[in-house]
Amino acid sequence: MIQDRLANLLREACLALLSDREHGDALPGDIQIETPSNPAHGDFACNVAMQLAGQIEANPRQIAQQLIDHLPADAVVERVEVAGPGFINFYLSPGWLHDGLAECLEQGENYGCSDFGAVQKVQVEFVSANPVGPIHIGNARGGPFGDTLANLLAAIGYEVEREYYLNDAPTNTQLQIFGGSVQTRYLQLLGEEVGFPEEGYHGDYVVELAQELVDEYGEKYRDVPRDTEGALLFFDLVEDKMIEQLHRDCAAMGISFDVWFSETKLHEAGLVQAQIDQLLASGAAYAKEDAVWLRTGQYGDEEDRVLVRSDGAPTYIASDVAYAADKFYTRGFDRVIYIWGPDHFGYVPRMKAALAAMGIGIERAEFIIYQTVRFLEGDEPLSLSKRRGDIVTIRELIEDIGRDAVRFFFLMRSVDAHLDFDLDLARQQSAENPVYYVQYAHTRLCSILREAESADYLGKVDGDLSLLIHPDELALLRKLADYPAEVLRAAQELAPHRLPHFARELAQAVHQFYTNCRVLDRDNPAMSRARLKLVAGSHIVLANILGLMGITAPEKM
RNA sequence: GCGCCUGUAGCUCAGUGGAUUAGAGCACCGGACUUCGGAUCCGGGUGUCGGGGGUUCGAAUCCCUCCAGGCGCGCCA
Repeated sequence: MIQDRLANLLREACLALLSDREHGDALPGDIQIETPSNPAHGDFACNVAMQLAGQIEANPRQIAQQLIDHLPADAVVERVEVAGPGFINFYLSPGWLHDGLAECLEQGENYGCSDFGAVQKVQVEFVSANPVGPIHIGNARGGPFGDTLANLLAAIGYEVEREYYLNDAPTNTQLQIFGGSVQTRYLQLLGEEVGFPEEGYHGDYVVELAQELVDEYGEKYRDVPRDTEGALLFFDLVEDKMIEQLHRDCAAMGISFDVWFSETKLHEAGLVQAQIDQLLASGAAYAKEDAVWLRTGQYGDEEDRVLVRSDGAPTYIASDVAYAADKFYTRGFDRVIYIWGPDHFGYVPRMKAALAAMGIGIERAEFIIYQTVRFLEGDEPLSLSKRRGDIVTIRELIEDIGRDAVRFFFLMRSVDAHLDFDLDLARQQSAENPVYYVQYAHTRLCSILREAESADYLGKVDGDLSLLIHPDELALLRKLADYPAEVLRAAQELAPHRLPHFARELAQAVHQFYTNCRVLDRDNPAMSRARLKLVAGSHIVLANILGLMGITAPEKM
C-alpha cells in the first residue's frame, strides 16, 4: 500500500532527525498517513511533526521542515511541503495511481486483502436467536453485520469462523414459555377453553404450529399436563421445525454459518457442571441460599450473579461460562467477537466478569451491541416482540425489497445508531436505492467488457496506463488505490458500515468516468486499450466490495 | 434512580482530534445524449453539529454539566 510506503519514508526521516537531536525514544509508534479532505493539500498528509512537537518541545513547522530535509528520495514523490500548523503534505506523480491499477489487475479478487491478522483465529458469533420463532426485523440486524464483519476479518488475514449459538437447552425458560404457548394454542384448537398467558408468544405462527400438530397427531397430546414438562414436550414436538426455519432465514439473508453450536450438547457432555465445579474449587463461585453464585462483583459487575438456581437448574450464565471455556480453551480462538442485540446490553459486564473469573484475558473478547431497529408504519412505531406477535419477518422483508437491498440497508448505518425501518419507504426507495446505483455501475462495466471482446481493432497490444490522465480517470484511479486501506480500516474498527459508503463513492467515480470518458473508440485504439484496463480494475474492485457485503454483482440488470 | 446508545441540512445518515468552504443520499428546482446500458451525468445548501462550560496550536470529534429520544437494569434469555 502506498500509505505504508510513505509511512516508511517518514519513519526513516524521524529516526535520522531524532538521533541528531538525541531523542531516540520519542519516535511515534504509529505514523498515520491520511487523505486530506481538500485536494489542494496534496495526495496524502501526515501530522507526525505535530505529534513530535509535544514530545521534543520544538516548533512543529520546523520539525516538519527538518523531517522533509531528512526524507529519503522516492520516485513517486513529486514534492513535499510543510503546510498549516505543521502538516507534511505529499504530492505524488500520477505514476503511483497507475502502479495501483497494475497491482489491482494483478491481484484480481484478492485485491484489498492483506495479512494483517496473520494466522490468528477469530470467531464471530452472531444472530443466535432463540429457536422460538422466525428471524425478524428486530433481531436480524446482527446477521448482515456479523457476516460482513467476518468477511472483512478474513480479508485482512484472520482465520475466521462464523458461529450460531443455539439456546436449545431445556433449562432455557424462554423455551418453556414458548412450548407452553404452543400447547395452549393446540388445546384451543381442540376446542378447550383455556386462557392464553400474558407472557406467552402471541404470534400467529404459534397458532399455525399448533394446527400442524393437530393435523399430524390429532388429540394425542390433549391430556399432557400444563406444566414445565408438558411445555417442554410441546417444544420437542416443534423444535426441528423451528431450527429448520432459522436455517432457512439465515440462508435467505445469504448467511452460511460454519458451526451451529448446541447449548444442549454442552450440558450433555457435562461441560456445564464441570465448569461450575471448577469455579467452586477455585473460589470464583460460592454457595449461598441454596443457589450457586459467581463472584462477578469482584470483576467489575454490579453484583454477583446466580450460576445455579435454588431448584438446581443452571442459569444461562452457567452455560455461557462453559461455552466460553469451549471457545477459548478447547477450540483455542485468539479472539472472539460476540454480536448481541440491545436487550443483552446489561449482560456485557457480567460476561466480562465471568471471563475474568475464569482467567481469560478480556482483551480477547469483544462485545458489539447493535442498537434497536424500529419498525414504522406511517408515524406509529411498533415495538417488535415475538411474544406480542406484531413482527415483520426477515423473509417477508426480503420478498418485499430483495436480499441485496435488505443487506445494504442494514449495513449502511453504524451499529451504534438506532435504525428506523419504514417498510413503505424501503419499498418505495428500492427503485431509488443506493444498492442499485452501485450494481448498475458494475453492469455498465460488464457491458463494456463484453463489447470489447468483439472489437477487432484493439489487437493484442497491452494498454499503456500512462495515457490515463483525464480528471475523471484520475479520480477513479484514486478510489481504486484507496480500497485496500479502506478494507483494512473497516476491519480494524469493526465497522462494516464504511463499505456501503465507499461502494457508493466508487460507483459515483465509475459513473462519472463512464459519462465523460468514452472507452471503446475505433479511432483511438491506444486510448481504448488503456481505458479498458481501468474498466477491468474498477470491475474487480466493485465486485470485491460487493462480495464483502454479501451483495450480488450482476452482469445485467 | 443507575447504566449504555443517540442528537449533524426538510427527511435518513456519514464524518469521532486536524486545515478560516462540516459532507453524502433522498426530496425539490433547472439543465445534458446522433457512438460503450439514462437505474446515468452536470448545476442549485443562510446547518445555533441539542444547550452551556472546559481541555489545546486546533473540537462535530476529548472532559464536565444540563436537555431530549431510545434501550437496559430477574434465581428470564
